[in-house]
Amino acid sequence: MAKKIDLHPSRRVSDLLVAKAKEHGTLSAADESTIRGIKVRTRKIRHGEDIVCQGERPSAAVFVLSGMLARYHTLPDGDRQYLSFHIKGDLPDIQSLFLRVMDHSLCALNDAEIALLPHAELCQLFLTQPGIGFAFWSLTLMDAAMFREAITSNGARNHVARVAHLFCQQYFRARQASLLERGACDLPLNQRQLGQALGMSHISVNRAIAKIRNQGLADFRGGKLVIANWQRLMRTAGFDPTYLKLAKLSDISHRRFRSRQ
Amino acid sequence: MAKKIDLHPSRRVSDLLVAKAKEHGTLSAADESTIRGIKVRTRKIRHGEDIVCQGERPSAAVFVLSGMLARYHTLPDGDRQYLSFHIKGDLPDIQSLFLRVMDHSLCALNDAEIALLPHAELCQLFLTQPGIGFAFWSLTLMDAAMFREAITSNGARNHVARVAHLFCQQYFRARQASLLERGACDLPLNQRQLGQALGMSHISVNRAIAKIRNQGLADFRGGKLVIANWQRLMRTAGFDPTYLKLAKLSDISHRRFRSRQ
DNA sequence: CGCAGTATTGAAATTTCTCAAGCCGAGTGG
DNA sequence: CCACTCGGCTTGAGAAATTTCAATACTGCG
Repeated sequence: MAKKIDLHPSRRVSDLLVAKAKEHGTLSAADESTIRGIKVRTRKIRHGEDIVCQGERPSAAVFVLSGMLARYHTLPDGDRQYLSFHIKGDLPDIQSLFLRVMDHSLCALNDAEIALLPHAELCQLFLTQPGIGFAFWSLTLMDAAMFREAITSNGARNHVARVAHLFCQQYFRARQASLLERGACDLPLNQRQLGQALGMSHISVNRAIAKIRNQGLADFRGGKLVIANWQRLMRTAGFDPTYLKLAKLSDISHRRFRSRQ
Repeated sequence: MAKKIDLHPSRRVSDLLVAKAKEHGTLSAADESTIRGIKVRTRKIRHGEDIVCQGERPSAAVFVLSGMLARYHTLPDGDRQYLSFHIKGDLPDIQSLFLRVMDHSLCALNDAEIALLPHAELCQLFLTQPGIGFAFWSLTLMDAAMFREAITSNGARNHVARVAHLFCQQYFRARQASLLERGACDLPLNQRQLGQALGMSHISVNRAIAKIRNQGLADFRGGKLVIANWQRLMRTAGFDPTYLKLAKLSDISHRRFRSRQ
C-alpha cells in the first residue's frame, strides 16, 4: 500500500516522454518544450497491485517508467483475462481520456514505477498542439493493432504458435525499447497467467513451452524469456512485426504541411 | 468490379457524419459546417468484395452508409480471422490515417454502400478543429474496447456464451443505429464465418446456435438475427454493454473550456 | 427441376482440460 | 546446516470438449 509520491519528477520522465512522442513524428521545439512542461507525479507500484480498476474513471494517464504492467478483464466468476502487457515507455490507458469508464483494469506484474499525466493537461496539450495529439493517437491505434493480433492468435493459432507469438511480440517490443539483456528479456508471468492471456490452461501452456524449448527456439522460466533461434521462433509463431511498426508520421506531417499551404 | 462512383455526394452523407460526430461531443456551428465541407465520394460495394487489403496504404477512410462490412486477418494458410463487423455510421478504418500499412483487410459482407473521406481532408480538419479530432479519436478507442471484449469472449467464454455475446453486441449496436426491424437485425454471415470470428468450427457454431434457439433466447438464420428474450440472452452471454458506451464528451469539452480560461 | 450454398446430425478422431502426484528452488526458522 | 514450506513447474492418465469427417436435409434461385 506504500504509494510513495515523488514530488520532483525527474527530467528522466520528460526525456522518456519526448522520446516516445518523437518515435511517431517530428516535434517542433515548441512541441517538445510543451511536453516537458507537463506536471507529472511518479509513483512506485508493488508487484500485483492494481493501478486502475474496471469501472473507475481515472483523471490521469499512466506512463510506464519501469517494470511491467498488464491490462485485464475480470470475469463474472472472478477469473482474469489478460489483454496486453506493457513495458517502459508505454501509455497503457490513454483511452481513459475519452472513454467514460474503464472497461478493464491495469495492474503491475512486478515492482514497477509509473508517471501520472493529468488528463486535463493532456487535453490542453492536444488542443494547442494537435501534432502531439496525433502522436498519442497513433499509440492508441497500435494498441488496437495488438488487440487484433491477439484475437487472431487466440482464435486461429495452435497452442505452440500462440505461446511463441506472445514471446515474439514481447521480445520484439523489449528490443525496440532497448530492454534486452544479453538476448533475454523480462516477462514476469507464471504459466498460469500466460494461460489467462492466451485462453489456454496452464498445463497446455507448460506443454507448449516444453516444445518450444525442446526445439531449441526459446526458453522461458522464472519470468525470463531467452530467445535461442529468433528466425525459427518467428516462423513457428507466424509472427510478422508489421503491426508493431508505426508510421513515422513524417508522412503525416508532410500531408499536414501541404494541406496548410 | 463495377465500382460505381457517385459524383454528387448527397447531403445524406454529411448528415450522417455530423450525427456520428455529435454522438461524442457537442459540435460548434463551425465544426459542423467544416464537416459538411468534406468532399466525399460514395461507392457501391458488392457482396464479398474487398474494399482495402492487408498491406495496402489507403489514402481515404471508409464511412459506412449501408450494408455490413467486416475486418479480417488473412492467415498464412489462407484462412480468415474476422475481427469486427461494421454497420451504417461506422468508420472501420480511420486508423489507416496513422498506421503505415493495413494490418488487416476490409470487405463487404453484403451489398453495401460507403463514402470515402480523403485522409488529407481529415488531417486538415483535425488540425484546425481538434474537437472533431477528439470525436474521431473516441471512435477508434471504442473500436479497441470492442477488440478487448472479443479477446475475452474468444478466450474465456464457452461456445454458447461466445455466440450469444456476438449476437448481443450486434443487436445492441444495430439498435443504437436505429437499424432494427421488428426486433430483428441483419447479420449477413453464415455459420462458417461466425466460426471464423469466434475461433470455433462451424459445427460448434451450429450446435451453439441450436442451443440458443432451443432455449428461446434468439434465432439466427439466413443472415437475420431475431431476439426472443433479450434479458436472458444477455445473461447467458455475460454481456455488459458498458464498453459500447462512449463518453458523451460533454465532460471533455468541459475540461477543455475550463483549461482554456 | 436441379443446383449450389448452407444448415444439420451422427460418430470417430483429436485436442484440450481436469485431476492428481511428484519435483524443484528459494526462503525460513530451528 | 537441515528440515520445512510455498509457489511454481512438470508429468501422466482419464474425462470432457472440440474438431473433423461424412452423410443427409433444406432453401432460394435460375
